[in-house]
Amino acid sequence: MYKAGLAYQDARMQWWCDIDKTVLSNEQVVDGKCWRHDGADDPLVAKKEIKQWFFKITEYADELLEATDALDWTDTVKLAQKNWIGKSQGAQIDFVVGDPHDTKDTLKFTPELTDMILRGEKTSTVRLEAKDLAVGEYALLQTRKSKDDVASFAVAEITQVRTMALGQIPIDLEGHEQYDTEEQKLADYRRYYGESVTLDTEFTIYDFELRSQVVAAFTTRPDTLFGATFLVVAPEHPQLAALTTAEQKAVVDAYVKESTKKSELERMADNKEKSGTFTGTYATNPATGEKIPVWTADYVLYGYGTGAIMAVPAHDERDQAFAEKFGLNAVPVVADDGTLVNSGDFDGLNANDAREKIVAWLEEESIGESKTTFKIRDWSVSRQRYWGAPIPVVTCQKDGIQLVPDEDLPVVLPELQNFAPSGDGRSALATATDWLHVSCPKCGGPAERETDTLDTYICSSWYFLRYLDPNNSEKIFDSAIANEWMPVDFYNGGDHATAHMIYARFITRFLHKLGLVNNPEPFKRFLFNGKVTASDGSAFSKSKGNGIDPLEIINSGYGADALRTYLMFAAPLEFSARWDSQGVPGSYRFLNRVWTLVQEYAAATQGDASDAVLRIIHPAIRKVTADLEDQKYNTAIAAMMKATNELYELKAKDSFGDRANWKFALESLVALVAPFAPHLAEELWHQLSNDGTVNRDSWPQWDDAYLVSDTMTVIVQVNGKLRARLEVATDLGKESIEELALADEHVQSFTQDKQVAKVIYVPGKLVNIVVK
RNA sequence: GCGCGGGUGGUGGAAUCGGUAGACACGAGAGACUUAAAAUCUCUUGACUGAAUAAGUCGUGCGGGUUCAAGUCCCGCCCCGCGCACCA
Repeated sequence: MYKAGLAYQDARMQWWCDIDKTVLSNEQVVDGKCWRHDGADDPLVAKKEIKQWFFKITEYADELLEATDALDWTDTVKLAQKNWIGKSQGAQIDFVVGDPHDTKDTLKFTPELTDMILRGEKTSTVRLEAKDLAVGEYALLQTRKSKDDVASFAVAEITQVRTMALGQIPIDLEGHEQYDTEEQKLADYRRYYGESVTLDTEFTIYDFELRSQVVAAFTTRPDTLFGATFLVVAPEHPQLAALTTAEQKAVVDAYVKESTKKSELERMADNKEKSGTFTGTYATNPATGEKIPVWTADYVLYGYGTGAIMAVPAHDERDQAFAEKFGLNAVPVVADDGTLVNSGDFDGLNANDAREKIVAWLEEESIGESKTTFKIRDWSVSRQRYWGAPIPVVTCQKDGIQLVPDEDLPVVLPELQNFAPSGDGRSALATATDWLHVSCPKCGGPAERETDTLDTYICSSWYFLRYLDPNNSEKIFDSAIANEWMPVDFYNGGDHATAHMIYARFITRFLHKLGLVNNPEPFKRFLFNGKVTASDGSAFSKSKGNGIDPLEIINSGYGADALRTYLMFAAPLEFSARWDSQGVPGSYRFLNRVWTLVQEYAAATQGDASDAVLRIIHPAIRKVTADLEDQKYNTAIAAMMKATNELYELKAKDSFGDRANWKFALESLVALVAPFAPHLAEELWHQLSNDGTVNRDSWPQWDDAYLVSDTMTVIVQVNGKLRARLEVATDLGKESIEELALADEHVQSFTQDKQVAKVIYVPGKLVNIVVK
């Protein structure tokens, strides 16, 4: 992952569990508490800024989303995944704060450098490629979070343009990265511009001064641009301080402090009541030229889009609530018929056309562009736990992050007496000093192992591949073996409609790109099964103490077979089932009856030949086989129960007379029961003098010949109401059946004195006589 | 708020295409066996009228509609569960 550029470290605000002393991912926070400590007495989690490892799942967001539709999964899970990925199409629009300037070109910076510029620590930039900029001209400054994620943040005036060989650029150039040696400087520049760079390569240095701020706002409704009457930036937005006037500074600082202190849960809880503060500055709506105030408010989330929005109170509920509360303007720009008004040249266009035209205009004017954003964030994979897969990385004081060389893999966790966190925010691994201190694989100097371990979701993202080749000591798994088995035909999960199921898809896709597996998707079919709840419908929980211990049921004499059979019989697999203490005794009774049949069969003696038993078992085989394929376990078991009841009735009559047919029937019944009651089935399978195991090659075949019978029941309706049943030969024709129906005594009591308007015959099912 | 499921006996739940509503099980009732109980076996069990295991009427959240026929299809409501949730 690291080599592919998909693993990186970053200091971010993270959920922190104070009990386990570890960070948590968003999805491990349940109702404001740690997923492992969600009892009534457990504390709420809070956010902490910690340097963490991340996997760049966002890079796969689009392809994961696009592949979702084709999955043979239930729609609810597919939808949950789509929501989680949360793709939105719209536009990113630059709003100039302060005086507008005609910009000639753009200069791009990494987020760290952007912060330095905003703080005034950096006022120059070094470029290999010459920009079309001269002294006195203006440049648009942009933050480049990734190749595709670029946002404007300021307009600067060029104050000086110089060219210089790399070797001549002073090492302490203002605000620039500090290098100890020329070699370090060269190495860094090569990393950025390529190996062809030497100390003689000419670079251009642009010195600049900030003139205006630019706030980039993301919107899905560029068609409403003319109705944008104010801007809102998130309290965490890095430009906020630079946007705030001296008079407003105290108020804004107080607001920021208050809202960042609020937990996310609290923010959500009072999400109806909007709060916010004016920054004191005004931006220009590029469409109308109007000055619009810039506010900060925590209803705008920093983590989504650009962390800033253009507010259109006339067409957005949240903006409307905010505008009403703080007395801000609203300008309607879309009429009830869906066409634009108050929108200059775009008046009269329908909103969809206007959307495209306005984005085209923005792009032409270089003040905005079409843009797609996702809700999914990069996956935080660091955990400050001892238990977990080690991260095979060492940090060298000189060379920084270095991968543990392949020959030293796997990294084995040290043996410890005490697994409690080290206390300095790191895991217990930090206390294993012998293990911790290693030499740098690159320079041999002092280095430390990574003390974070990986989120357990990492292991569950590929275990299904390793299970196919578990003893391979050379590599992760053998691709030939994996390709033979993968993808998993049927995956049944009880939770994790999003988390595990998205992570596993992501990692499998990554392994697919490396060429290790042919199929990019891990699970062909997936079913999200229901849970067993307490008898009052509430979830089992440790704190409530309302759980049922399966071992207690098993050991009380019912056994695992009866428990399993009950769980599968209680409700369809995807439903949640309320625990019913009478349920296991019920399925135990059924299994006992199967057992009794086999015992009584063994004790019985030869009698008359008859195929009656086959007419019971063959339909059952067909029904159970079909239901199992559809994961309809509850009705499959019902069919077995029904067949068992019928066999009871039959044996009372024929005393297991036809030995061969009864043997087939009982063997079949045992095989059908085996998936649910494997222990019982295995024992009975052997009692019926079979070798091997019932769990292999024993599945019975049904014979269509025993599904049909000589007679059938045809019901007779008069005006849609059931009036009689006819037991007729299966091959009897339409006319004869209709005749019989009309001749039926009871039917005639409803048809006499009336006129028969119509007779409808549904073959093999019913006759409906319509009378007037 | 948005999205997705769902509403059927005392209970969990059955019911390919619109075609016998309530399979199967639990619970309940009755009987057989037993000194007795448990276990087991057999029968009954949607509601109402009825002596009836004769027959009829009603009945799948509510109100309408389509159809020879609606749990199933259409329109309008009500309720419940789950997921997401200030995502611009």
